Amino acid sequence: MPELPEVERGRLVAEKTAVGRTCLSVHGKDDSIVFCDQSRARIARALKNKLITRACRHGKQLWLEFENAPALLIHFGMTGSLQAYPEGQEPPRFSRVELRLTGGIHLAMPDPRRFGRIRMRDDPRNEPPISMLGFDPLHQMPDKSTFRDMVVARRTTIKGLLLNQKFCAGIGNWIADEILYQAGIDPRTRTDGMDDSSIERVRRWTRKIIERSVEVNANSSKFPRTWLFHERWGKPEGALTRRGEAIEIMTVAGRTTAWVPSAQS
DNA sequence: CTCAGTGTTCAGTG
DNA sequence: TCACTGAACACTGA
Repeated sequence: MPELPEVERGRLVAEKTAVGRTCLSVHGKDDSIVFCDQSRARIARALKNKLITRACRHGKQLWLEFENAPALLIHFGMTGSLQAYPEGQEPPRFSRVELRLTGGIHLAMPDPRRFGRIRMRDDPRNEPPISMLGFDPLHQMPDKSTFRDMVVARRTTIKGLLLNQKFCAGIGNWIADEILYQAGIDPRTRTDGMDDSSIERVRRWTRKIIERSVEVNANSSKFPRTWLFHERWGKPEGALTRRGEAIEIMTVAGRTTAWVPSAQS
């Protein structure tokens, strides 16, 4: 379930299970939607018998580097993930690609909905789609005044800005809602004209929520009890937060938005 | 059977 | 150019 923390979990899976091993073969159904740029066969040919040297991430983009170019670039879409399992075991349900590695390890990307994408890039950081992305909030959070300048230069809603991957790479729908709930800011607030203290609260909570969810390996049952996350899914309109505040649902920036009017202005 | 959905992109519009 | 809206994508599971 892929926002930055879930993708970072995928990166760690790859780092622990795949780095240092050689890719023996690449399997999966030919699928021009998932393999949107190069065919599965072409990827298989390019990666066969190459050593995996690094697992990297920027925002929601994940890639494996090999002893030489190209790299394998993976995006999880809405329902993708990465799983390792021993040789002899069936690939996970909805698996779209499987890498067979030395040492009897297989690495698969299950993705029921097929919004995920698998491509190759010679220099991933400096080519689209990654070159189009904004800063990664886990590693590149701007300082207070830079961040303020970036925010007020835009003319949109704060939620729309947080979701804009060209601004900040890795925030998705629930994280944007969580940031704005914790920061006490109405998701519809215009970015130009926001006061410095509100902007700084957004910056700090962005960092906090990203760090905290990465720390627990994106395991939502370990998120702090005070997070709106736990209340937003069952989401009968009128549900209450742990603090007894009424939660409302509206659409902002085209996305379902859970918020607490009494605590966000 | 219907419908929403942790994401992205594109066409059309202002 | 910037930004917004809505639709499309493909499919599961409630």
